[in-house]
Amino acid sequence: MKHKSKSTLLKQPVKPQKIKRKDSFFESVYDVVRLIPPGRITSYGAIAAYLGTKLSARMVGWAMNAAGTAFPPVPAHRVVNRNGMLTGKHHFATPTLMEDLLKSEGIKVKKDTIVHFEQLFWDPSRELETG
DNA sequence: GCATTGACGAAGG
DNA sequence: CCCTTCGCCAATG
Repeated sequence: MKHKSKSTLLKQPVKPQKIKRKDSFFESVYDVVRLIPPGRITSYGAIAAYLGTKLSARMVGWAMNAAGTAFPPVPAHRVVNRNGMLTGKHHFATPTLMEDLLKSEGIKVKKDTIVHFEQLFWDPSRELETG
């Protein structure tokens, strides 16, 4: 049971042929995002900081863009910007999907912004803190 | 190969 | 308090 090829086919973040690199950063981002519990949210910067590259928060956003092709699916709707705003909602299937998903998890959204953002904030550096 | 863009964020004016 | 600039790194033109 060592067919291995299957996972390779499923893990292409962006361009299947172009992605021949380690995809370590992208996979790391996906992994962290998948750890976000329902009803909680985090920010691009927090994920970047947890990965040790807090200055690369934009890359987290770019990784999210590629997350649409990742498997298993990444709950990208639980990632917002530092301001708690749903800046990525336009990248979902519908403009209201992100907000709707959040509301379905009990999160209140007002004017494209997370209500009680800091209260619901899920900091990987804190929640996944070792020791 | 350089310029522009981008689901960010911090700092400066 | 609002707007602009810079830094980061990858993709796209």
